[in-house]
Amino acid sequence: MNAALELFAKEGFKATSTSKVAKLAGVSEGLIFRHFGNKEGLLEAIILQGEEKAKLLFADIVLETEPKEVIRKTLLIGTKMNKNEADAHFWKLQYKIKWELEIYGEHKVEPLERALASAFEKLGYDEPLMEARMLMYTFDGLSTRFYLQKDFDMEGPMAYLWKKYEL
Amino acid sequence: MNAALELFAKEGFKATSTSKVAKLAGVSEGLIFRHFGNKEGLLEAIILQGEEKAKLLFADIVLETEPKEVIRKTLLIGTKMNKNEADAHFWKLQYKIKWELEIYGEHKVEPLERALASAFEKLGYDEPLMEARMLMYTFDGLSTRFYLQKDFDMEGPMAYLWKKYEL
DNA sequence: TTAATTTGTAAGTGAACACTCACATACATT
DNA sequence: AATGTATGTGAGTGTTCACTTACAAATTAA
Repeated sequence: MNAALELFAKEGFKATSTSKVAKLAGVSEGLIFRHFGNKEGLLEAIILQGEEKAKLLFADIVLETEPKEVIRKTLLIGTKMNKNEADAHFWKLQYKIKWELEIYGEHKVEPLERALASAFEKLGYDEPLMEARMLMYTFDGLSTRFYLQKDFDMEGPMAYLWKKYEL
Repeated sequence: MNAALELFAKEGFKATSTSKVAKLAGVSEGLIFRHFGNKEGLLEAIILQGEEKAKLLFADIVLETEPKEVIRKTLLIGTKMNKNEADAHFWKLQYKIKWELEIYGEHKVEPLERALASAFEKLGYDEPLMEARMLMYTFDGLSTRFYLQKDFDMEGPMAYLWKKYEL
């Protein structure tokens, strides 16, 4: 699964052959099919395993009541997502896979959206839900650049947002 | 090229076989290789043809001097990008291809970035370049949702931005 | 009219693909 | 020790892939 994650994130799902995955993992190709049934089963297992990571990522944000702390923690997700190489691979794969499978997992980010909206409401924003969504769109755009643009500076925009929301 | 554009945008570059492209186009598969050399040549031809469209899209924004009009026109790019089906296919492909080829064509959007930065400067923003970039990140995030999320409402966020920048 | 060039096709090519299967080894249970 | 089961392998399978080639028709140039 680690080998597949790495290759899927680097080369893409369709472009990665099962033989390459097996080779990198140091096992026989047949083992993949014994464990996961088929190539898509392997992908699903990776995504499933990762959804737990996503929940963990949002968990303490959703429970937070202090509005500015909600926004602070949301902005810090970016650093959390790339603490180690495996995590970075996983989250890059998440962004990449969206386009390959043509789905946007809205339900996954809904709890975060609600937490942010509530935070903005407490802070007296006119349209808290829309402000929450805009922040998330911006975050998505930023992440795209981060994963695709070499040497992209994440700290500049982050500091700007920090100032904008007076954190 | 139209057939390839449609299939690449729908299924992805790697996932689309040359035989499928030929079939949809109503020509023999060999013709693709006579004209474009190989499959990547076909992709390059499409992208090249499309870069002209991109230039055209930014052309009158870059020339605009009235700051608010620059922002207005930038926000209206979204509508321009999806006026007809062929254009929508093309721009969706642009977003999709970024992830498949792992490149972000920074140079393509640089003129727009400068135009926006200059506009925000005239409007007295503290950090005009950063504000320009943030708008572009947001635009990217919005576009991703638009192309991947069914029935995504683009008008709500657009109206919100319109109000935010007092257009 | 003829010769050259461009534009097109049908039937291949070997390589790579996802996946199967017969068989081997490791381990747990009785 | 015997048996059942989970775990693993290597050599296949048919199919699909990007791409080639020999040849034909259409277009252009002389």
